[in-house]
Order: sequence, then structure tokens, then C-alpha cells
Amino acid sequence: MSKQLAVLQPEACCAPLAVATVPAEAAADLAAAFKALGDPVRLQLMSMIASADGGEICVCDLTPAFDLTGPTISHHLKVLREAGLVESDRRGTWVWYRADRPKLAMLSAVLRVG
Amino acid sequence: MSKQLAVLQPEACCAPLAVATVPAEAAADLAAAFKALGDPVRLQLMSMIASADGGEICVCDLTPAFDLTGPTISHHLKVLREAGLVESDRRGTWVWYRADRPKLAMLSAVLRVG
DNA sequence: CGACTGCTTCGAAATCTGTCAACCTAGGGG
DNA sequence: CCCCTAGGTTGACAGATTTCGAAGCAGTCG
Repeated sequence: MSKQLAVLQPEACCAPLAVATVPAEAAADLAAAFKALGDPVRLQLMSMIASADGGEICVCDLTPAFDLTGPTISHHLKVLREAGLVESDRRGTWVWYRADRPKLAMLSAVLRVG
Repeated sequence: MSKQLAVLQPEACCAPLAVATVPAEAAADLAAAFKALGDPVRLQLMSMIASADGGEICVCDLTPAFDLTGPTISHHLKVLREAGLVESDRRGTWVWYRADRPKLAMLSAVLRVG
């Protein structure tokens, strides 16, 4: 849990954008992740999850932070889940979300410049 | 030009996603940038521009790399331009594009994790 | 068991996106 | 001066997205 140096990339990736052209197959995957972050609500959800105390946060703490209905938040969380950016986990009554750190690191690396 | 540590952010930004929750106003701006990258064609265009030799590339070198018509490429370039990710510059017959490195660096910083 | 709460899934309406064909503008050459 | 090429703009349309209300499933508590 403490050692996270070895970046296990589930998909093709990783030469920084500014160094080499992204191959078409990798582009599709990466674009899907960026697309998931391309909505203000999802970006905020992502940051709330990633910066949560203990690395996890309950949906019940996410929903009231927005002027949106439960189903809508649930939909956005699903998009993040399907993009591989977060993982969820039902624990009793509540569902907890946590960020996929390696995936975020990978995206950050792709955008890194000189 | 060599020292790029001080990130000059044109817009509000920059505490990494995983450190603090992104405020709503910043989220809108950042999400717009990620959204622009959230299309495979634009991501490839972006990487071709950012990794171009000499930091610049001619549209005439971009268009033939895709199975898309000129207007479509032009549209995608416009999206990147309006997101502040690239700048363009007509030079005689041809139009040249170059990446906004600080903006890319900012996005990378936002996604950076521990 | 039965009802209540939390979250997800389903179905539907309004809006946004990606793409092309057609047209327009800027610059270079006969 | 007229035309030709490189790109960008406009208009149109199929398909995707955002959002909601209603319904469904999973756990908890009386």
C-alpha cells in the first residue's frame, strides 16, 4: 500500500506527448481517460476522491456537494469507473470510492513537458 | 526559457487533484482543457504538434496523417486553439501550429500524484 | 418478515459533438 | 489581373452526452 513506484500500466501508453507522437491505438485509450475528466462535475468528483482523507470517500459525501440528483452523480461516477480512473467498493450500506493512482500518474506523465 | 519551475498559470489552477479538491471555477477551466484532449484525433494532433521538430508543424503535414477531410481537421485544431493548448500562425501560404507548453505543464501538474 | 435508506439502472428529452459537402478568404504565380 | 492552392468557416445531420424521474436491488433496523 505504501510502495507505489512501480507503475503498472494496464494499457499501452506513456511516451510523453511532447516527445513522440501518440500511436493511434494508445490515443483511443488515453483520449477516453481525458474525456472522462473533461466535465467539471467529474473533475471535481475525481479530485474529491483522490484527495479524500484515507484515500477513500463515501458516495454519501459526494452527492450533497453538487446541485445534481443522485442518479446523475451515479452516472458520472460510472463514467469515471469505466475510464479506469476510480474503483468502487460496497461496504455495508454505503459505497466507497478511491482513485486509481497509477492511472493518474500515467496521464500526468503523458502531458509532462521538457 | 530554460527555467520552467515557476509555473505561470494563465488561469486559476494548480493544486494537484490528489492534494486538494478543485474549486468549481477552476474545474470548469481545467475540464475544458481535458475535454479538448478527450478525442483520439485531437490527442494525436496535440502530440504531433508538441513533438514536432523545431516546436512547430504545418497543417499541411497534419492533414494527410488522418483519414479525415480538411474541414474536420481544421475543426479539431480550432477546438485545441480555443482550449488554449496550441497557437497558430499564418506564414505565407501555410499555417503553422505550436504547443502551449506551460498549459500542458499545468495540466500535468494537476494530475500529478504523490 | 417488512419497511426504509442508499445507490444504481432504465427510459426519455434536450443539448452537444464529429463529420462531411459546399462555400469563402489569403497568398503566390502566370 | 485571373486563377490556383492551402486553410478556415458555414450549414446540416447522425450519433453521443447530460440530465432527470421512475423503478430496481442491496443492506439495515424495527
